[in-house]
Order: sequence, then structure tokens, then C-alpha cells
Amino acid sequence: MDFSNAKVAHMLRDVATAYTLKKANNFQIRAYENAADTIERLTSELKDLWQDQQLDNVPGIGESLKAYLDELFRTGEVKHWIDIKKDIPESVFSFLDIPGVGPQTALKLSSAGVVDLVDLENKLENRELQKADFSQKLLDKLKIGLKQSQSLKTGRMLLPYAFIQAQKILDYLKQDNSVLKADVLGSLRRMVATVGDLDFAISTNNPEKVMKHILNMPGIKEVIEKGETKAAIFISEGIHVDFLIAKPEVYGALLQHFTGSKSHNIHLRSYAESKGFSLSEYGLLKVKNKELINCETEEEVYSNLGMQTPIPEIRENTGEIEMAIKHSLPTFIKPEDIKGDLHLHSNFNIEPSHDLGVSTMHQLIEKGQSLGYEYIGASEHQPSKANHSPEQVIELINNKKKVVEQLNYSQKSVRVLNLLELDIMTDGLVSVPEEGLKLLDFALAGVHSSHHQPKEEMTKRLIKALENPYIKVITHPTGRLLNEREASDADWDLVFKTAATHKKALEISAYPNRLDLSDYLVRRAKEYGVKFVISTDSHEVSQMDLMFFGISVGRRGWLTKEDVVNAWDWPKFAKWFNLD
DNA sequence: GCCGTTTTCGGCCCGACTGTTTTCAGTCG
Repeated sequence: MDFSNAKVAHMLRDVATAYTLKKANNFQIRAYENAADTIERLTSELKDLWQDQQLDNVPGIGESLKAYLDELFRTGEVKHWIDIKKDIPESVFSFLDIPGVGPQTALKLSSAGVVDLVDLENKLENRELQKADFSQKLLDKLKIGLKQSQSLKTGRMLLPYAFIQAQKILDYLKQDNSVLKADVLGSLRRMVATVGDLDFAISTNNPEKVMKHILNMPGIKEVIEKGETKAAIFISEGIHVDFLIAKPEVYGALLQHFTGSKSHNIHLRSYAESKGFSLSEYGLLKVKNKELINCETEEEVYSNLGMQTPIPEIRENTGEIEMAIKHSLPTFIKPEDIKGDLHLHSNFNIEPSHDLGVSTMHQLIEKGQSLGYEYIGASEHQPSKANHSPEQVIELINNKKKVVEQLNYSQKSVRVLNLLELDIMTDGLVSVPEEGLKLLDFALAGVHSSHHQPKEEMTKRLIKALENPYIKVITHPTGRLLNEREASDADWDLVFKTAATHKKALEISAYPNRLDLSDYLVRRAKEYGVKFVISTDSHEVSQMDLMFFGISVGRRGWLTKEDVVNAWDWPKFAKWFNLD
């Protein structure tokens, strides 16, 4: 039986709903929801953790849930969960996917005879629910929610897309001179790979005027709610946008609160409580004398608690609070640290197996120079295996080598490395003959086909590639395409161990729909001592600006400059790669 | 149902907005 994390999380949420409708203990309900939250965010499969007897290490899963999960994975069902859900119609659970619909509304719909989402859509359309005890406002809300839940299925926004949308809104907000500060919040500020909706914090002494300004924003499709300090809208792109307004003296508390993550905040509040404070979006309240400590900046929130301020990217309650309390957070990698981009596809026609770039090597050099790089890698896809004899492959590589040498001779601003991105074939071998590989400074290699081999085969395939002395970097290691293709299945711990042993780097691809390795796997790989290359996989010069998003993955994976080889100056970099 | 610098029992983050509520429940973040 196949139990993905998403599926298990969904089951737990359904149980929570059932408990809610049965008016069970609120904390028991929350325990189920917390466990679902945690499981949804895991990057390892829960079932694998269960098999390896690692469930004790999953926060939010205690003795009871561990036993239920054990039953689930062994028998395919949990009797207790079935019992709890027994007398609640199945349709109730399907309505919960609609934003704005919780257990009570779902139950009400079901009681009114609505059997599923399609039926709901029809009944809304035909005004059949008017007769039942539904207010027009609720019906309108259902219509909007239903539409949104359908668009949600097409996926969350990719981080760079969300970033650009947010920038436009920030620019608009700042046109009002009553807006003192404006920042993004939530998963976008934490730089999560995909973003659900856009949240903004605004600092002002004139909330009323700012609220008017917000509601006058061009492109608003629908105002969902508006209060004194909060507004929620849909913009024409179908994106849900929240605005939160605060006075300057409490802006830091607001920023902290809505940056999240939820689990970071819950943990932080418990810690605040142990220090005699109650923490909210309005600041820290000294519980003893009810004195409110205003926090104009986010740093004040944390420093009043005697902690360092963790960068937003790591606020996931995965140890950052403990380290901030001990003042032992490391200095994370920054965009300015990057000294080069190793994964660039120029338009040099090497007759590649996959797509060629569109920019000239010269353009890549100029762009590299403008970014302050010391070196760049020309790493086109290898010449296609099908259309060339081994001799032709070698000749093509040699031709490119000469071009690169000429460039390095004629300009000294940015050193160009002569690289290629090889295809790792299904057996882990590469098709370029050794004589060709010898002509390179080194090779990058990645999986570009058969992404969903069985776990053992994929593991062997990657390990074989890591053992190849010419391959120094594995590109986009899991092969995931956000909203499109799941990551490959492999024994990542073994892959990471092998990479560290053979002194090979793993790529963090900054490409918008890859961001691969993922933040979670980056952190796990780091524990084995793996080094990383953060690169853009650019096929056109402007894409070299996307490096920023790769850095954010590194930061979310707790990387410092020391972990990232292309953050090293040339001598250190060259030594690690055994270059001259 | 989870969890522990105090606590293996007794806590569990905190508040805004909507609806039709005249004091609160539902939903969300």
C-alpha cells in the first residue's frame, strides 16, 4: 500500500475534523493537526522513517500516533481512526479543501444534501442552496472558495514569480507617503521554494489612509475582507494577498509574528512564556506587571528574549531557536559571497544532447564581470551520443576547448572554465569517451532521463557517477520539477556519504522550478560534510541573476560560505578542484 | 495527543475578521 506523506497528513487532518465535530478535546485535535503539519513538511518519506524506526525523532508524533502509524503501515488502516470517522459522511472531508470552509460549514453542507465538490458547484450554480439555511454571504464565500480551490490544484507560485509579483505590490504601497515601511511576510520572506499567497506588513501612523490606498490598488479583483488593521484581496492573477498594518512602534513584532513559520512562533512563544513574557504581534507583554514592551524592529523582539535574531530563512523550528538562545547561530552564505557560476549553457554549438544556450560566451563573461565573479563555467550539454561517433564527440569538445583558451588569453576579467554537463545514463555511466573528458577542466553530470527508476537503481546510478573521477559536480540531484515532477527516489544518506567520501560537490540549482537540492536535503547533506555548488543553469545571460534564489536554498539549508565551493576565491577553489 | 532548564501531570500561542452574534462561534494565519 502506498502512503505518501501528503496522504498520511490528509488522513490525520480528517481525524482532526472528526474529533472537532465530536467536540473532542481541543488540544487533542491540535495534536493531530500539528502532526499533519510536520509530516507534510518532511522531505523523507514517513514510511521510510517508520521502517528505520525513526518515528521517535519526528516532532509531534508521540506514543499514541506512533502506534497508529505502525498499524497503518502494517495493515493499511487504523481501526481507531475508522471508528472516529464512522458516522460522518465522506463528503464532509472533501469540502475542507475549500478555503474558508472548516468542519462546521462542511458538516452543514453535507446535512443539506450536497454530496461532493461537483455537486456543490452545480447546486451553487442552480441556486438550490438558497432554500436551505444558507445566507447569501456564505454562498458567495463558497463560490469564491470553490473557484480558488480549483486554481490551487494548478500549484503554488514558484518563488521567483511570487517575488516579482510582491515587488510590484511593494512599489505601489510605497507610493503612499503615509507608508513608512513595507515588507513581505510569510513563506515568501522565508524564501520557501513555492509560495501560496502573498502577505505584506506595513508600518504607518495613519492606518486609515493606508487602508484606503490598499483598496485603491489597480488590479484588485475582489476584496475578501477589510478591517482596521487587516485586508485580504484577490488580485487579477488569481493570487490571494493579505495586508497587515501596524504602528511603527510595534512594527517589529508584527513582522516577527507573520514571518512565521507557525511552528517557529509557537516554540518562540513558549520560550517567551518561560521568561515571563507573553508574545503577540503587538510586542512582548511582561506577564507580571502587564507592561508592554514595544518592538519597532524584529531584532528587538528577539533581543528582549536574550536571543540572536535568526534569519527568516531558517525559522522552521528545526533547532534555530535553541542556537539563537545560545548565541551560536553561524554566519550564513550571502549573495555577495558568490565568486562564480559554474553551470552556464552558452550558444557554442557543441551539437548537444539537450537544449543549447542562446547567449555567447562573451555575453556570459560580461555578465559575470558585472556580477563581480572571478570565474564562470561554460558547461553546455555534452554532444549527443546518438548523432556522433566517439571521435566526433572528442573533436567537438576539442573545438570548444580552443575557443575557451582563446577567450582566457584575450581577456583576463573573468576566468572561463572548460566544462560540460554530462548525462548520467541509467547504469550510472557516461557516454563521452575518456579522451574527451580529459580535455575538460572537469565535468558536471546530471540525470536527464529515467527519473523514476526504483530506489536501489537510482542510488546505484548516482553513486556510480560520483565515483567517476572526471565528474566533480552532480547537477540538480533529485531531478524534481516543482508543480510538475516529483524528486527521484534514492537513498540520499548513502548518496551524500559517497559524495563526501569522494570529495564531490552537489549542485543547488537556482533554476526557478528546480531549486534542487531542496533546502531540507541540503541540510542533511551538510551533516555528512558534503560541499555544494550553487549555480543558475542559465541558458540566457539574464538568468544569471537568479543566483539569489539558489542562495536562499543554501541559507534555508544552513550553509555558510565554507560549505559552498563557488563562494571561494580562485586559489582555494582551484585547489579543491585540482586545477592549475 | 504531545511534551518537559518548572511539570511524567497539567499545561498546550494569540489575535483579527466575518457573520447576524447583541457576547459568540467559525475560520484563518
